[in-house]
Amino acid sequence: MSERTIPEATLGRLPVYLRVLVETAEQGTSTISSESLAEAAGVNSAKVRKDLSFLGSYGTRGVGYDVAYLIHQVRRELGLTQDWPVLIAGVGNLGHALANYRGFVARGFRVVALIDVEPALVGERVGGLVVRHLDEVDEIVATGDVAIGVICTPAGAAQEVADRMVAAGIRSILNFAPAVISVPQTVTVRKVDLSIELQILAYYEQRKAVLDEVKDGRGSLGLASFSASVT
Amino acid sequence: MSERTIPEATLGRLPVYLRVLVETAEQGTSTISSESLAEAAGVNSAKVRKDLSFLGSYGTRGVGYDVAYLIHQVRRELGLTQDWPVLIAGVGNLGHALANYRGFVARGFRVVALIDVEPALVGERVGGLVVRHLDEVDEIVATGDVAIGVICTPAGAAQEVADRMVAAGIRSILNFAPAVISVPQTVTVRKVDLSIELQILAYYEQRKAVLDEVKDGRGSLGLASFSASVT
DNA sequence: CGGCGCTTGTGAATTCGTGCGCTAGGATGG
DNA sequence: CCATCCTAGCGCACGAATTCACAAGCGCCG
Repeated sequence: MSERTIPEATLGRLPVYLRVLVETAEQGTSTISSESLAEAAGVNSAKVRKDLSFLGSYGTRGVGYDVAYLIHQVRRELGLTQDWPVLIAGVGNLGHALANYRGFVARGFRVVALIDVEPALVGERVGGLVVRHLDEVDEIVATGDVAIGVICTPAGAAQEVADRMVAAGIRSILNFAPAVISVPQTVTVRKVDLSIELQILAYYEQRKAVLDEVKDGRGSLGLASFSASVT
Repeated sequence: MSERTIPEATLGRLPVYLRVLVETAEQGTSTISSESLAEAAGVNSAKVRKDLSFLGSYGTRGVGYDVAYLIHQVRRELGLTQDWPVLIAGVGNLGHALANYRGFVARGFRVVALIDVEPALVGERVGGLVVRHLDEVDEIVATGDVAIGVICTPAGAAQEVADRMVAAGIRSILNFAPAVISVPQTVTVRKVDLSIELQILAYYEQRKAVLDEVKDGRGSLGLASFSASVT
């Protein structure tokens, strides 16, 4: 019963290991070394071993890890041995896509309700569910014992929706809206901003362009200022 | 011309600052302190100052930062002063949503092509664009001078699509497929896995449940083993 | 024109994350 | 039953990121 706290960085990798492990199991392989797991997950093998050591000592020296057992341990640690009912607020482009996303179901997250405020949407059928109004959030959370809410609304509505969710008893929020939301300390929030990653890519892309120019001998002034500032 | 390299951690926050700054500008405020910016971005003010110091010394002591000027500097550094044509591969749930996502356009990313291999989809009109076949990727990249590709395919197809993109000349990839893809060193890849964040939430949620039990005095055995392992 | 208050920018200390390199120890074969 | 091989687990050192605390500097007011 290793109940110590798992580092944030490790937490972000466990789901990746889990996916690799499940794929490995499906291929009929019953044992995997940290080396193979590392390669499939795109990380360093020392990192894999350190990460897995937070779960306990589940490997066998000279052999590796038992795939099925490790899957169980990772699932247990991540809390994926149970099904999590999930509520999605905001049935726009993204909410629509998430409601139909099979990756959630495959990992034990069951979308049990969709809510919105748009009259044209409320009552519509999306991904096997009827869209309900935001005002029903209390009832939905209470009757469905929903702990996790996903916000896919426009930025302007995010805080309001978060407040309503918290009031209804939601304890974890995944926020896709490009806005910082504030909630009581007891509520966990995680944010995914689809455009942030693109902006980071743009940074590196621009940087490559500058480097290419330098390499091609174009813009000698650029070269001078570049090497000067690098120093 | 601060051409030194910006830390990864800072890069992830610059887009957030940028969004806050733009909102601030829209409200007519022309100056902002690191303290206010920090609060709006949900971080520590020292972090804001250190992050911004990587761009140069654009603040005024005793006053703060000029909002408009700072917006320009952040945009310049991130490479957002130009438009980036983007190619989306995989027009399923997610690809569909991204093709219509206004947040991309608002930040200078223009979706110029959608590709898929599904005959039923090729030729269809999605978000103002006609879906084209994967085989046309070379032509699309060449004629549109597209540097950034987004992968929204199922996991199984991700590597193949990535290979085709790279062969066609794509230099940056944003991968939404739940799979690790490998590309030449010259290509930058960033990954967004929608279900990873949910899995992390589940971890914290489960942890809260355990803590609640302990607090309620339920499961004294749990309490014992918990405190033992915490020590 | 000098002092005061405010806020930036940054050295320094600390924490957190990474990765090397080695050792401990189980499995396997003779 | 012993020797050998293989790989997990871990100590340690290094580097990155965070945070504190303060000096430097700007503007404003008297």
